[in-house]
Amino acid sequence: MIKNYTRPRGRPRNFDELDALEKATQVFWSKGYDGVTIDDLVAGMGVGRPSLYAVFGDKRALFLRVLKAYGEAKGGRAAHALLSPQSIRASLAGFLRCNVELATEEGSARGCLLVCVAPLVADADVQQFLQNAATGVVALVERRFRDAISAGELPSDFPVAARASQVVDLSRGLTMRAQLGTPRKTLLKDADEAADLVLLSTSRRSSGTVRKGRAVRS
Amino acid sequence: MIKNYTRPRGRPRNFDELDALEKATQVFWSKGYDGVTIDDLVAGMGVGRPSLYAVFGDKRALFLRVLKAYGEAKGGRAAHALLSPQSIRASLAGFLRCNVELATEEGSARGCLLVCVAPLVADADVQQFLQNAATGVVALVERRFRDAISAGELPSDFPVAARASQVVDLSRGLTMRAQLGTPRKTLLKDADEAADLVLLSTSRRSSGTVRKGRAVRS
DNA sequence: CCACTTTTGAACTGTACGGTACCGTAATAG
DNA sequence: CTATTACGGTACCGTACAGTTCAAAAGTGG
Repeated sequence: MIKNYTRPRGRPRNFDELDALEKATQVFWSKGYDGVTIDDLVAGMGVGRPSLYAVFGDKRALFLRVLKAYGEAKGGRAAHALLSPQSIRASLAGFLRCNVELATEEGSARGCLLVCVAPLVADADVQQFLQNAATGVVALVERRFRDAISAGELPSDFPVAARASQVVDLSRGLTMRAQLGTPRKTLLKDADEAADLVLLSTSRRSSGTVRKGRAVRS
Repeated sequence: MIKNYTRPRGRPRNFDELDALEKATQVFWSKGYDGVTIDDLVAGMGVGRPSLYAVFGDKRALFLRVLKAYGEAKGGRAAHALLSPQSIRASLAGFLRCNVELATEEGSARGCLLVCVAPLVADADVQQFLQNAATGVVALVERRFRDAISAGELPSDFPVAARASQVVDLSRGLTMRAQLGTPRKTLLKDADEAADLVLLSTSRRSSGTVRKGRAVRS
């Protein structure tokens, strides 16, 4: 037997649905949402127009599927980088570097679909998805910080919530610079520096303190 | 006397050019670039269609004018907040809070034209403008840091360049969250915390296992 | 009041787009 | 081999859009 599964009747598709979805991602990613026409998608996905409508629905529905798949992929990589068993410094740097790498991939559009493209889509479902994704990422980073506190890597008074959202803000900034063309090498260095920054001690400030013990209080 | 200047011949315009430009800003800001039609602009600006083409050229030219005007306005506010004579902490917080306020203005679209809309415009001139604007802002923050070093507010080994780009990254993150609907109050608090963060001393770390500089063995 | 200049509003034109119907084709079931 | 089912490519339709044309309106100079 060639097949155990009852293969569906009729002529089989000659395109892979997930592959087409990935190609659609590239199209949206490089041209934005409003800038994309159905013909762009047809050309980029290698799927006939009627098939596109039959399988994926209209542009909005397709974009939502793309967004969901992309979000899961990126979220998975981010979670993997963040939660793998290593020091908090390495986890954070890995998380940020992972974002940079995704945003500066060769052969792919620069930036990030979730950061650079989706926020402009005037659609309630898209907005909701983005909000959920954002809170999810922040929660993930917070959790990593708490683990680090439990492990004694961070002081117990480490400002978990504030630093978590700062990490995500910095990540967004890195991604946007990637979109504007900042080279990967620079961004990777900046990712490391960002990881250093958010792990700085809260007990001392540069401001108001001067070397050699001379203090200038503000 | 109604006029000292020789009023130009012909039928006078019944719209103010700068006012129309500002209204155009709102239109682009709220709908994105590709999402905007000429009819949207005609309706939003209160200018007849032929007048729009005659005075501003096509959509691309209009957008470039809008971008330039917006950039100067925002850059001016940012520079004012940053360079007014106060402590480095207050300057930074003012700069970030200024961005937040601009991004959460009532009656205006959320976010920022330069951060949320313009990066998606596939136009070489727009991209160039954005790059110049970005490097300009970073340079401004760097300059403020150097002034603070001269004033003894910061140690002489303060990593000026790194922190400057981090400030801008954090600012972008705040702006993007504004676009997604995070309330102004939250963002203002986060702006203050961001200012605190970038002024933390580089000499000590929170991490108990990690010492100054690089790396824990990984 | 008349010639001249410039802007305005409405109507017009060609094109590009979204979405669908049609028909030939590829594969399976009996 | 025939019937059935589903896909793929083309052509099609109605709409929305960008950009222009044209006459009327609103001013100035004489």
